[in-house]
Amino acid sequence: MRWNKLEDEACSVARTVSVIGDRWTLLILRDCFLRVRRFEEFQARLGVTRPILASRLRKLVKDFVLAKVPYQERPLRYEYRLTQKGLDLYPIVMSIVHWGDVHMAGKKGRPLLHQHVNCGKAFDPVMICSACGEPLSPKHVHVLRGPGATSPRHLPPHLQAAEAKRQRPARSSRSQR
Amino acid sequence: MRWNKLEDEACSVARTVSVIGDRWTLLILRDCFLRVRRFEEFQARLGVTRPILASRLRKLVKDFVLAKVPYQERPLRYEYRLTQKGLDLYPIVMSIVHWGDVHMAGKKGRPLLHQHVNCGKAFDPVMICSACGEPLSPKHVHVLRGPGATSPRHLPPHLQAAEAKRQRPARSSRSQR
DNA sequence: GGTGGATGGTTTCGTTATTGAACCTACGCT
DNA sequence: AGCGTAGGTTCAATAACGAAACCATCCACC
Repeated sequence: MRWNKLEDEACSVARTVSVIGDRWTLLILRDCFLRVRRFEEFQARLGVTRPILASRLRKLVKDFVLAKVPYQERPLRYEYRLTQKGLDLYPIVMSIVHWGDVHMAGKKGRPLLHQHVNCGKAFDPVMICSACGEPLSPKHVHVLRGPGATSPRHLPPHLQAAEAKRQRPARSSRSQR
Repeated sequence: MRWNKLEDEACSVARTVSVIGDRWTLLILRDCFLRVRRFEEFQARLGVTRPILASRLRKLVKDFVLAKVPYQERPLRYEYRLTQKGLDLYPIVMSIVHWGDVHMAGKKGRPLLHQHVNCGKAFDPVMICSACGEPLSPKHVHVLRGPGATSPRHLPPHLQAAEAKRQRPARSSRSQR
């Protein structure tokens, strides 16, 4: 399956991955949140080749994650800034950082620490339920069919039997494709 | 830069990306959290080619994200199950799903809904500060040098000047490597 | 005792994507 | 005129991927 097919899948992971599911893109975004904005700076920090960097930045701009805004004229120069859509990627980047801190840190400890300006303390990110505020664990989450579900192929296995029934309440219909 | 160099970087994002920073790996993990466990099932659901699937599963096992456990003998067959290290990826997967739900959902809405078993309600994941419990926003987080920091190249730009001073408090020392 | 099915892969070969190095453009400075 | 800076593009060589076929075990049946 090709990259461009991914974004058409009825799956939020697949659609997100079609935008950021590339190692260089993730590293570019890390640097964006560290306030890196210019082509040369990305290139020096990441060690990525220039053609790849150019193509990834182009794609992120096309997907409205970054915006090219001029920071000088004559010669006209642009910098890359996170849009709101891009800023909303913060939980993804933070949870990636945190997993790396916990599971991949060397014996010297984590490379960076995060301090919450509001409370002044060093912290870890914690993911909670928006309804009750409890921390989330995979065992305590049920997955249900949403309004945007289409092909049963993307439903979780435990929902596929139910879906099969939905498709043929009267079995004469040709709607099962 | 090659894949295998990535995990040596003093950056938690780079190290995490060296494990999961591949589009197929992320989709495999999505399915793992939906309780998919067998080769054929991954292959049918993902539409990935068999060699790629085999190589990604092998790598996830090597990195202790998945474990191969036998579910029958004669013929001996294994299934792939998330380890604790793998289960800890849940916040990453959930934040990816949520970003897709918010920014990439079609006009029909999100494909899947999540229900929190503890409280019974449909919910969104929210990332908060472990110290004060407030939701996190990139603007309210300061990044500080951690004990595992090494090359200044990976420090955020605003820390590099400070780092340069650290390296030569008395400029006769040879400690600037 | 040969045939077929299920599961979990590997081989092979042609097409893309990535890498590394060099090159290009527009401007400003001296 | 010549050099430096910023932000790219072009090109040839190499690596990764995709599609299809093939292989290995075991079982069940005829």
